[in-house]
Amino acid sequence: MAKIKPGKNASKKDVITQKAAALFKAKGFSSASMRELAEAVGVEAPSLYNHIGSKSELLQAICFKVANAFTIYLETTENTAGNASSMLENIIRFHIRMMLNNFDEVYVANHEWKHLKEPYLSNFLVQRRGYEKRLIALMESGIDTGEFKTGNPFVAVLTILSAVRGLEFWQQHKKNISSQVLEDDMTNHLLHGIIK
Amino acid sequence: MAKIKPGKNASKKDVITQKAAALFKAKGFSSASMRELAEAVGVEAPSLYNHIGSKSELLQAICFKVANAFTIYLETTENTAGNASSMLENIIRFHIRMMLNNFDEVYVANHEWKHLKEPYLSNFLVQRRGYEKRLIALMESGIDTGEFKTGNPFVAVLTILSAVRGLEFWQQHKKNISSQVLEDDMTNHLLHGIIK
DNA sequence: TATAAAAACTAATAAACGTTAGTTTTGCAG
DNA sequence: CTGCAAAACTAACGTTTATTAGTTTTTATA
Repeated sequence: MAKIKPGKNASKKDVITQKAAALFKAKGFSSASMRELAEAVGVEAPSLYNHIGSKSELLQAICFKVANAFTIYLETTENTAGNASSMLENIIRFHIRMMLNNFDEVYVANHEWKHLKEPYLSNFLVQRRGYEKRLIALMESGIDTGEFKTGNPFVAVLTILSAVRGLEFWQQHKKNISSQVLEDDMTNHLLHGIIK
Repeated sequence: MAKIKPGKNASKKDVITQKAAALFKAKGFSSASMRELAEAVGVEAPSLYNHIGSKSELLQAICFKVANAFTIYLETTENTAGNASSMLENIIRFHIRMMLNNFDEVYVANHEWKHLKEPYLSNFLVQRRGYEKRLIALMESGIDTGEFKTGNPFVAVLTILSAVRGLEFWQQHKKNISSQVLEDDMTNHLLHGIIK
């Protein structure tokens, strides 16, 4: 019978992982079955195990791919010159673009991480907590230099991260707003507020 | 054997629903089993069915209780005098307090609604979409009166709703920040921005 | 074209699931 | 104390699940 399409650059494992992200997003990790995933890939369920180790392994791959992308960008940003305002703006815009360009995987990392098994669950949470702490430090430095208003830096980080995460509700309105308008409006709202 | 504690004002069905909200939040609707719920209630699984109709029915009760609370508050706000700014602030603060005071149920309504069965799923989405539209109308009226900056009103609503939703990440930091500080800081950030 | 590895297939297993049936126990009204 | 309804129990059902075993087909190499 026909094999899974080898693709140009993507291995069969990559194809499966990508289809898994779409399926986990649509139905949730627990509700998504390997039989459904196999159907999406165009194969019988047991054939998947020629390429992957387990269902959990797929979730791990998705979650850490996303987490690592954010961590690497933050490290890069920290190592480049610039004031806190521009760094924060860059990070906000990166979050927005990640959300728009890697929607399935980011959604799954945001919503289904709790189904990770140990020790991956703990590792994921540690990495996430570290990311938050570095963002909080950035907020604090901006407050110290007088760029940002005083206030609890944790609340500010929470507000920004959560607002960007909410872009997942936006996909059904894609036709009405361009990505650029969305990115600009949301960044502006978070940095400068809505009231004149 | 001992019956479920009748409670003062809560029926046994209410007790089960409340425990279900906590369990669905912790493990997700699909991963949570009726046997686990029964254990949390202090009973064997089949005994639950003397009080409830099905697992799905529990999710329906939780989701629509939350949706109705938000809808009713919005209607009340719309029917009271006030400019768009104060109305928006009231709504933001109500969202924040709902998140803090009814965390389990709000979390479940936000995360597990996709496991509702028809026709409840469609009804829930229609109600949610209607709520969004009324908030967008409020934003537009504020832009018209010059209270709010120009910009896409949908993006503004999205930003605000999502930021407030993110309070679910806050519970692990409860000790460090008071509810009032959190509510004030977040409301202020969303209305006036973070940059001086 | 022959051969070996890769990857598909069918069949099956053990576990967990929501739920039903049937029975026993509990708690209250008379 | 008796009797009845409410609510607990045990046992079991039919499904669905992820995964393994064993076999056949496909693909690539030589």
